[in-house]
Amino acid sequence: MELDERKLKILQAVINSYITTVEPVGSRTVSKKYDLGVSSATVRNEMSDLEELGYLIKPYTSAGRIPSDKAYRLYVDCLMPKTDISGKEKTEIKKVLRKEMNQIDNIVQNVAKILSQLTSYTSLVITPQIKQSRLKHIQLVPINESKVLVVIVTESNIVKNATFRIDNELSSEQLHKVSNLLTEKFKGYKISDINMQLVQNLVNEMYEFKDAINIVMKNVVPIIKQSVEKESEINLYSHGMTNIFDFPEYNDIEKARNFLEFLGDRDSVVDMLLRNENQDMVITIGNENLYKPVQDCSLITATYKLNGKMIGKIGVIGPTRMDYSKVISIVKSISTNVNEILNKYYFE
Amino acid sequence: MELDERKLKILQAVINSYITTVEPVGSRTVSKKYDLGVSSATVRNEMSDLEELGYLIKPYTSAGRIPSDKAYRLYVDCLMPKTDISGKEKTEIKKVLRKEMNQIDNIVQNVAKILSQLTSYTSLVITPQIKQSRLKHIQLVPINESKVLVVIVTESNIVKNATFRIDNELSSEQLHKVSNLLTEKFKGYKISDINMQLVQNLVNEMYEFKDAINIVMKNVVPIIKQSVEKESEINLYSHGMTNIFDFPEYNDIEKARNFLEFLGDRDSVVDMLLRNENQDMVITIGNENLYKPVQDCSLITATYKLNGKMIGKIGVIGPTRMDYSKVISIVKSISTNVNEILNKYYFE
DNA sequence: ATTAGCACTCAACGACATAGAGTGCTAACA
DNA sequence: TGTTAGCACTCTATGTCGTTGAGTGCTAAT
Repeated sequence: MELDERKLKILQAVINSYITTVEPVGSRTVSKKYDLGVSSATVRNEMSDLEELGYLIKPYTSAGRIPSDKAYRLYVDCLMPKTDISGKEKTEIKKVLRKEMNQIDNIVQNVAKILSQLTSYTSLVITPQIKQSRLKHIQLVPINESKVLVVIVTESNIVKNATFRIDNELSSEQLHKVSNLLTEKFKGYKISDINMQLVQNLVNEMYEFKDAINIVMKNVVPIIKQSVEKESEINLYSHGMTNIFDFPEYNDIEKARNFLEFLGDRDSVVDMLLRNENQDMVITIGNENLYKPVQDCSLITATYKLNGKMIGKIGVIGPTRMDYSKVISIVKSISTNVNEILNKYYFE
Repeated sequence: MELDERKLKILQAVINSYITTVEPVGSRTVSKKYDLGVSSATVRNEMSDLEELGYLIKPYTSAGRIPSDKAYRLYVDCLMPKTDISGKEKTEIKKVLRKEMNQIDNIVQNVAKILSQLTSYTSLVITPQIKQSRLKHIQLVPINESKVLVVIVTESNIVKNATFRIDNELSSEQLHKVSNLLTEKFKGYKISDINMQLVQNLVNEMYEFKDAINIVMKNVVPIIKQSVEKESEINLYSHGMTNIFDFPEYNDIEKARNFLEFLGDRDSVVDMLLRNENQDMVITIGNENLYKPVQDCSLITATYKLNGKMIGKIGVIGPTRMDYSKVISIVKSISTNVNEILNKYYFE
């Protein structure tokens, strides 16, 4: 048994209907509302076939049918109309992305917000992973007699800071010189490549500031690695979590709870977003997702890049019967805009 | 009609019972389980009086009674047993607060986590408001030919950074000197006090670096004010949002939704936490709260301080029938610990 | 003043009937 | 041979009704 033209049309009709009404679709509805020129009985036979083929599911014997994950996959890959977002939405996106862009976290927060507003689903955005970045600048700033602030700037201009304690006070001048030295020596190194052997080699090359260097080295290097290596340095922003309450599927309090609890588990969500790290756009439907609590959801993610390198992800998660066409076009548009803004902002 | 000894005892019994069972309490339960030496009929009469006085509420005619907000207020102010948290919890708190404390946001995140874990309610924590702080150090760091990073350190050692563009490249040395000058001039000023008049006066005092100063002044000052003045600079961390699903009161999906939607509204939550800004510990019961969606909740907040000045708030929000005694002791203990850690960490 | 007794109230629960949407099958039809 | 009308059947959702039981409020006795 094959998927002929008519079966596809019927499947499409069922999906369209279900996406909008969220009610199981019966044969009568299909034959009436979507003019296929055949009676409900014929549609009934075809739908029976489609069920056998795994594209449709009966919630119970005498209900209509709903699309399976397999159906959505086919829909997304082949059937779905490719829509473009409206001009109004486009300007809205541009407007939001143009303000208050002093820090990457600001951009990301705004992106999360507009993403959930435009899609009406839940948005998820993660900020750059610094781990893979190369160092560009290290600056030490005195805070008081015994505390020093380290500011780390990476090649993609991500800024991190952390503090450490020292025993002997160092002057602002000394710190400045040490900063220059550190910058000079570490510039271009991947943070993940820095280790104590490398540090030792570098220390040996520096005679001039022996004292200061030793003090600093003992402290700065572990700080840099620590502040940068742990996964928790990836910030996760989410918006519109409570949007799920709008969807009849989540009238079941247990389902809503599972969904929200999953989203509260930062590490899992970050991990989920970083699967297929390097693909520009990933659509994960239902049980294609590895995380059980969201196997009745679909996830649409896109990367954003700086200088051609993936530095973060934006995503939308919602029920499997989401409006794929709309969501995909929005995610695409926003990620494109973010890319533009970031690259313009950081390299101009 | 007055609140005599016996009425108080009965009220206390009702509250105790309701806090643990979350079921309306009948006269029989009170007379049996809490030995008052009177029959259920007597208790019944007293409870009727308590209802008239506004301390008890009947959900419907033939149910038991539940405490009103007024009752909880009395309970918290007078009746409640003052418990202390267990040694196990104390060490747990100390343990959590001792790790990864490089940045204030780390502390705050961990505090939110342990707060919700120990109370089993939802925790809310806000990080320092920088607006009121005085400047201690300003450092400019070159990022590339046309971009400069400003790092601002306040007297309470809060660090902020932002970037701005310049037209003419400035060397690392120039920036260093300008940094020193800016630090020297602005040190001790409240950020909210900085205005263009003040800036002009300061510029006039500096001859040496006219060019650099002008470039920088035009940019740095607005950046400082902007990056610091907007409310959104207050970070809000929350943990255990989905804990409310554990409480029978929130089996109603609409109630759960309202609660969660309110918590998703950052600005409102921050505003709520900052009411009674200067009181060390605030207990807001039910409709004492100005925000409608949480008028069936109670909020317990405490400040944390640096150098004697309030810099942030920690709080727990849960149903009005929460275990006040326990929650208050936990909030107290954690805020005390945070204060210790912060002051030790930043001033030692 | 307290209490036993009793009629009354009302939510919660389960049993049962009904409606309605949809299916699958059969037989007739083009 | 594919299509369709017709019909019996299935199953959820909805509504009704009676029962149960916890709890109240009142009255009369202690």
